[in-house]
Amino acid sequence: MPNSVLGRALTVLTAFELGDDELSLAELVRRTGVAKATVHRLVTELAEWRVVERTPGGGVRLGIRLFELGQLVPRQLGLREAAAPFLADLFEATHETVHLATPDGTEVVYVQKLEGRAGPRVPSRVGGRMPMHCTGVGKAMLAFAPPELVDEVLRAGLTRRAPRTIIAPGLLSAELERIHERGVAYEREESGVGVTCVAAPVLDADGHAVAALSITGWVNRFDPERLAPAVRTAALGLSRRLRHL
Amino acid sequence: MPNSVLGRALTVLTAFELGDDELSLAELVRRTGVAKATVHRLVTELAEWRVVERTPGGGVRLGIRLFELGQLVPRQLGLREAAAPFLADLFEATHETVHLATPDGTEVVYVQKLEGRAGPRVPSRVGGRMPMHCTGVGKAMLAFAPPELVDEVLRAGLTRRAPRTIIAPGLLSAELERIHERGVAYEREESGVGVTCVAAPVLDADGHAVAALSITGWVNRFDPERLAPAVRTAALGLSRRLRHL
DNA sequence: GCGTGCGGTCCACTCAACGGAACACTTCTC
DNA sequence: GAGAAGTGTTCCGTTGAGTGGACCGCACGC
Repeated sequence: MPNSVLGRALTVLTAFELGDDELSLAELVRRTGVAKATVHRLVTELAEWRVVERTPGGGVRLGIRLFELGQLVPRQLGLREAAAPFLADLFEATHETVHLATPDGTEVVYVQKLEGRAGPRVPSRVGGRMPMHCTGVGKAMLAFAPPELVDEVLRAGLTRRAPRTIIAPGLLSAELERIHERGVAYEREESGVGVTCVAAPVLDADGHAVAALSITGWVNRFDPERLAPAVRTAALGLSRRLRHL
Repeated sequence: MPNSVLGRALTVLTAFELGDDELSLAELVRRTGVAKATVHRLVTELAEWRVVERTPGGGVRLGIRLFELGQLVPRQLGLREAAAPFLADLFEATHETVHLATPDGTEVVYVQKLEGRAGPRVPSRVGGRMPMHCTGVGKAMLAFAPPELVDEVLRAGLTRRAPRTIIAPGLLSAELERIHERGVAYEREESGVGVTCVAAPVLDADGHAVAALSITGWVNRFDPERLAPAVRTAALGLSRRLRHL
């Protein structure tokens, strides 16, 4: 569709989705709508840069170079380095699943995840996205974001992810107000059945959320209120650390 | 230098190095040798894809989209998912720094790292590279790699990284033979002073190394031989898991 | 055998990309 | 405060990199 080389190349790269180990050249042509000869040429050049790799069977997969480049992205690198000890402490203390996420548009992007053995299998994934309104980290950041972002989220539509997802704009606004007061966000089966979570925002010097961290567990074996102080303390510590670094 | 759009774009992207939070347009021009108008145009289009981001001050930094794409790379995703419980167990049992790495050419690329609080600060980094011959994971994989790769490593030259780095080809060959017999590689102050490590290879069905994991600690407070069985067991478990998945 | 899909290659046309030049702006320096 | 030197941004005439329809050889399967 795009008529620039770069656009076509990025269309090819973004054609890969979670679970696509490798794609055939023909499949890439089908997904992107780019001419076969063009895809072939692009893939050949991308392979020289190791941005993609060719498999013995003639398939194409994303290359290790892309992973290396992605790890240099400052938005996640600085955050992850600063957050590591705080996340480790939270995990050590609870052995429940711990998340670190950063906002991007009306969604959150997970930057780090420490998975508890006994906890529920949540659909989050490092490098994965979720809407803000149905996750603990998302609501925590939204409550400390400029009002324009809240409008944008409402305009984008509150899609239902689970039976108890908040889809009424009024309810979300009230919830955000409560979160802003307490400094802690709870999520009770809003993104998945049986899963609950407590999250706290990481704020920059202007008081805007640049990240959030959370602890997730089974709704019947896990009391989010009990862990709220721990999460909030870690988030405050991380906020301070980011400001002084 | 390259006369293709894609080449120029990738030259710009790979101009970013560790520690470069953001680069000015002029700095990118200087580093890449690409014409200013061209860099400007490329950056503008890359920013539309969120592969790079423009900072308020006019600078350019790598974008969150690049991180997301990198997390989809199958060479690290499948490995990391399968290895997670094994790494967690090793860390839980020892609280020393644990590494997971995969081979790429004559180097290793770190895929996962759990950092022990009390351990030495090692220069490794998720998404970072190290030569094979001076690291525990590297030697472990090299000992179970096709002989052509060993030749290639020797041809690339055994660069000294620390006073005790193995730089004699004969010594390295003997060491690799010993590692192949035992199934475990030791590294004693070969990559950094005061740092020691024990590593074991993760093998595919053909017996070739597809990854390696290691535990690292201070040379005077840490007995690698004592932890060798643990690392080897975890590596064998991971090998089996990868084969049956 | 023939049909179908695959990866790979060719090549004449054409328009996307190039980059020198000029611009507006800030920040120094003399 | 004129000038120099740096920055990011825009313009536009030229041109060769990129395009994609067509074709090849191959491996399947009915």
